[in-house]
Amino acid sequence: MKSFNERAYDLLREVPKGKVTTYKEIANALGTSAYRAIGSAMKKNPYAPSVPCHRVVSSDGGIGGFNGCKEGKDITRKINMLMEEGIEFNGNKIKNFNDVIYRFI
DNA sequence: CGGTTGACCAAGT
DNA sequence: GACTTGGCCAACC
Repeated sequence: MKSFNERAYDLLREVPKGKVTTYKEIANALGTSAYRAIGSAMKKNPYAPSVPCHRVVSSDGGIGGFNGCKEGKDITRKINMLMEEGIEFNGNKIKNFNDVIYRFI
């Protein structure tokens, strides 16, 4: 039986490049509502490059947290990475959020 | 087992 | 648009 966070990582690996998901969607896909626990799991994220934690955003299309995966505390880095994947940003929020969101089919 | 914390969410002010 | 409040659930002490 995998831990809650490992299941979150597993789902996150499913997210294709150029797509993003929300903490809420992940929690919902796991059959729970622990949005916050997802964030905590991402923060721990031992599978750093394998699990694209930068592809997880807030339900508002905003960036949410992201400390830069133990690098710096600059959300612009996360935005920059997502832009490289083809995601359009409008300031600190995703422009075409509804087109890049991935709902764990 | 109770209390605190958290990369959250939704609604109200 | 920014801040506050209440609520949700898992992890940690």
